[in-house]
Amino acid sequence: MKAKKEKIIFRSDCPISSALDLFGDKWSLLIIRDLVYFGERTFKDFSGAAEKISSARLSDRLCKLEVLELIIKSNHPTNKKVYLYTLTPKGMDLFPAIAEYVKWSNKYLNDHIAEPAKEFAKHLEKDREGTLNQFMKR
Amino acid sequence: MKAKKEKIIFRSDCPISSALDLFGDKWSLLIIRDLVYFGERTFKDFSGAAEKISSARLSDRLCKLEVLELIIKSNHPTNKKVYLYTLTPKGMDLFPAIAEYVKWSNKYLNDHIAEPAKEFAKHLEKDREGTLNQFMKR
DNA sequence: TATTTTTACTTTCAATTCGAAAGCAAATAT
DNA sequence: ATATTTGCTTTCGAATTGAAAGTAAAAATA
Repeated sequence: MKAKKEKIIFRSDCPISSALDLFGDKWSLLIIRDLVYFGERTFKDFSGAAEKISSARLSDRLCKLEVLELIIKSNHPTNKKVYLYTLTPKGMDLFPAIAEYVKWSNKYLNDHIAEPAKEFAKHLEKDREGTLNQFMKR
Repeated sequence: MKAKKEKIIFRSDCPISSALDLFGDKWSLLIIRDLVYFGERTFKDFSGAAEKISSARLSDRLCKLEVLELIIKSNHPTNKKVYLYTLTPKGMDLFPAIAEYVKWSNKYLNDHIAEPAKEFAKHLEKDREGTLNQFMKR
């Protein structure tokens, strides 16, 4: 509830700094990542990710991303206390940027990266357009 | 000097979270941005950017980026107290990710973005490969 | 040559942000 | 009817940040 009240202050009219002002923290893109990969997630699902975000931080980031209209929060069809988070097209459009991070890390952090991610990076290198479209169209 | 001692802790073996662990703050990519655009910069040059980074933060980030081998610090050819910062290929390879931020912001933050950046975004939309190569080859 | 200015930082410190842990209310499962 | 699960919120000490002032050495100026 606290996150909703804040307003974002842009440091300049640069598109890069402005993007960073919106989601240039250590967690936002990881939430987007999970949603790109899994389609929809619950609070508990996000909490279960390997990076171990704290519940306070997760709650805060979900609020912010919802206010930014990068994600949508909706009710679970049968369980009243579970919420489902999904991406908006605006949120999904961050995927190309995320994919570039994958490519960069695969090239320079290769021995530290999980095997499935390396596979994904290979697909991206071979056919960027096709690989992106495969996810984007969902 | 302080930044050099720290070692980076990766939260997971995910390429995206790992990239964010390295340069997922509000300033690092802006330093890279300036270097992509201008080729080389001095401490004072960076300080002059619109986002007004504090000197303590700038000093810290330059150290970190140098340790990560994303940038190189070298002497000015004639002025002994000025240093020149330039990109390594590893640093330059972050440009595609930055370019995706430009595209995203141009699409969703358009009325807030500076005119020259909009032009650049148009070029990227029309011919991504060519536009990237134009900068990368320098 | 002496003095002033410039540059690249470092230091200090108050404020913001953070993570870890505990707490909580409502819904669900038992 | 009771226990558990879920999605948060609260608390609090620690880490990070920005703003401002300070510094030392080199360079420009007088």
